[in-house]
Amino acid sequence: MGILERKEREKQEMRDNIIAAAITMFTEDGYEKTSIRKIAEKIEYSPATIYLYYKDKDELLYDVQHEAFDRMAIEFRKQPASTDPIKRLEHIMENYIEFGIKEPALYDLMFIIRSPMNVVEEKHTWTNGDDAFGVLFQCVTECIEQGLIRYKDPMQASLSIWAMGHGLVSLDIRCRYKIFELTEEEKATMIRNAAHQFLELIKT
Amino acid sequence: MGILERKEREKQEMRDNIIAAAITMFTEDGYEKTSIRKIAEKIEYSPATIYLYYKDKDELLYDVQHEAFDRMAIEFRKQPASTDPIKRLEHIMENYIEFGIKEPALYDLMFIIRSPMNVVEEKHTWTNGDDAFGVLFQCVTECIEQGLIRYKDPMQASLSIWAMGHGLVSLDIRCRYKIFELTEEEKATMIRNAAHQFLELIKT
DNA sequence: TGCATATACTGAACACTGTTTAGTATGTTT
DNA sequence: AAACATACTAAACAGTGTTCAGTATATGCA
Repeated sequence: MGILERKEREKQEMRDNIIAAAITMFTEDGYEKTSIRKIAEKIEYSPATIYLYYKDKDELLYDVQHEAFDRMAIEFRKQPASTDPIKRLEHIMENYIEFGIKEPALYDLMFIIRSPMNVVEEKHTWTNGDDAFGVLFQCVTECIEQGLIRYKDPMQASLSIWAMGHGLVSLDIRCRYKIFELTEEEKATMIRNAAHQFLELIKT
Repeated sequence: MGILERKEREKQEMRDNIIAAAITMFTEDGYEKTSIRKIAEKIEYSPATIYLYYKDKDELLYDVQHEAFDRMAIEFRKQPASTDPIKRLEHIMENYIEFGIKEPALYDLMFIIRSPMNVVEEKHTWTNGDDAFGVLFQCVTECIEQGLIRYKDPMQASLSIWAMGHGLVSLDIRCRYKIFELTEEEKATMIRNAAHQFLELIKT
């Protein structure tokens, strides 16, 4: 029955085709400004075809987010994992911040944009980004066990660390630092320093 | 020349009329889902009329943001200002978090939504929220002067405190805590605790 | 092989969106 | 009363997400 498998494969190829076009255009022009019609034009199909593979634009966003998380994971793996949990925590923070600064459009899609709730409701759980938080949580847990940071509750600590990273990056992406007149590079340095300083302060 | 003043007053009344309708509908249905046509219908004018008072939807958003900042300021003033800067800092953080939890739609408009850049470029500076940050900065400066917190640079400290507050609130508003299955109240408590704990950790 | 059926795709439409423009009343000035 | 300015709107333009009837091709069966 290789014919069914081929069809399934072709279906997935088409989906990948759509995702590839979508993620490029989403990152270049943003989610709102990228229309289904433009995506369709790029992959040289009619707009209606996309609706044979995705029931709406939100469901497509969900898959694009998944792809974005994969790309972030690739970026993260470039740094070798240390055995020292505090070093690992520093790497996680640095990587996260660096990803946000280098890929603001992807970061936006993953963490700032209104999440595709209807899809999430359907799939019941929102796995996108679950793993990433799991890695942080694991690392923080080890830090606490070894008494390396001043937090006691690993959940509160992980959450706070994530919130600090996200706060610094997302305020920049959404241009809330406009008040201080800084160049892009100065802003990036400021963010990196603030993140680094935060980790210094929570160390025992 | 009272007639010109009356016209100017009427013009402002119309603007206020539009802002009032817009802020209600933005907070109820969100910015994207609120169309100029619907706002026009609510104030019982034609859609084109709105364009006599605002050159585009972004310019309207800018004024609505201003109104939202005013409402936040009112909320903040309910708490009496303490002479102890550390107490004041705690109040600022609590108020900020509380505002985000109680008025997520307003918070979204002010801090998460893509800011109306074209308008900002025109007015050259983005005054919305400038005062608010100024208050925080002043307070943090006093804390540092009196050696009450472990930060040295008031700018870095203010920024970090703001980022922590914003990170905690905005991740919640954009449903990124979906991974942990918590009730709204449990999430709110978690956020409040994390913010409080952060301030404890930066105290000397 | 020929025919019925399932699959993949599309053109055209629907109901919306932000925005512009030409035209019409109304109010003000001379 | 005539000339002008102001306030407003109907209608249109170009775009959006989405649906649906119809077509053309590929598949399964006789």
